Amino acid sequence: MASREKTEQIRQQIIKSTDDLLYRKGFNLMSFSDIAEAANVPRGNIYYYFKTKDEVLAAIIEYRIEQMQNMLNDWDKTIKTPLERLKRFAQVPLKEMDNVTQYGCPMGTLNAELGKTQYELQHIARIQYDTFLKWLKKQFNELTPDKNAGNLALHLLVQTQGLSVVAHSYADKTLVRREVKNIENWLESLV
Amino acid sequence: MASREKTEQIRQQIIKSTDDLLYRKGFNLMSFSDIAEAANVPRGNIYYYFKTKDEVLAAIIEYRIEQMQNMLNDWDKTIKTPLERLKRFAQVPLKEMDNVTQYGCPMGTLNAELGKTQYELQHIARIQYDTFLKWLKKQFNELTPDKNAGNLALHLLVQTQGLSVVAHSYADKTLVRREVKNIENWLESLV
DNA sequence: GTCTATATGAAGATAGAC
DNA sequence: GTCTATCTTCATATAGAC
Repeated sequence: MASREKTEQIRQQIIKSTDDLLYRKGFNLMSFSDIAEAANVPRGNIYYYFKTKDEVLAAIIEYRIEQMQNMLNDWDKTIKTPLERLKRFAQVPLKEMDNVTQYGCPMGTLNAELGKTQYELQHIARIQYDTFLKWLKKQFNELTPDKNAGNLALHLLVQTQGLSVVAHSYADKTLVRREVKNIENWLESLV
Repeated sequence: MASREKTEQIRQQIIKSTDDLLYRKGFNLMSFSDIAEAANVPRGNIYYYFKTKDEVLAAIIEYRIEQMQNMLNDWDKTIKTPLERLKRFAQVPLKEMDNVTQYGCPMGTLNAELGKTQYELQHIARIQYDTFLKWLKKQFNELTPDKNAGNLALHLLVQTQGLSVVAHSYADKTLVRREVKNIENWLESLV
């Protein structure tokens, strides 16, 4: 039982360090050697914890969604109005500016990569979007009950994804600031 | 001389068929075997026309930009007002809906893929954006000379890239229609 | 110029010693 | 459970016959 705990602990360690690796290299360029090195675990050992690379991805997505849920719960608790909560979401690219300009959006780049030929994996990666969209929809419903909250949520996602792609392509931090400000103005205009 | 022409002809044939392949598979999953098969040229022969995969990419980008320039010149000639020209640009994802929902935006997905670790290649791929942005800026300058045309051009690019990413992730054609309409409304509101 | 055969390396994955 | 050695496959790339 103690050993099962240890197994789970190492598994979590692999997931955590590989999460960042996946973000920085993308799925197809991320090798098992990379994973082993990042997690500081002997190469062959990874296969004891994950049978395939696909399983590693699934575990990372699960981990990411858990983190996201914690963050969203925290926002629900600490941020009082739906408008401020939506603004907080829009500010993610701003707070993650260095990463976004260097590696793009972790969700968007992964979905774009997997969406071309690796459909099953993309469907797993997409759950990250689902999680945000569900929460955004709830916020928009509170903000403007008469408008279509689902479409507003998607539109907000479109904006953040678009700015991430272009900011990443040009490593342009000014663009992030300008576009986030623009989103905030749009959100305020809805009330 | 006739043989040099023939060489150039086959080279063009490889570029043209590989252009589509690059779009559908992405750069890193596109192999020389794929290229040879798509171009209907024996596998080893590709190396006679292109020394490396990077060279193939550079040639495809050059080809794409040539095509883009022709298209933009055509729009300049046949579409009379800057507003209509800008709308025409915004409608590209609409006219390419099947492709966009299945493979994403050809420019955006390539930049996102290469931007993580393949900087030099991404700088080449980015020229596609540059070409559009230059043209868009000109149109915005005509449309609203008092506003910052460069920022408006980038904002329009952000919108189209964002809708492409999300539409691709969800294979959602309704989203394309709705977001393109939204962009058109925004463009009209500028005048 | 055209094509086949092959070199070389790295990937994902497995077998089996400890 | 841990780790090494290795299998297999497929990638880029090249050598050299025709």
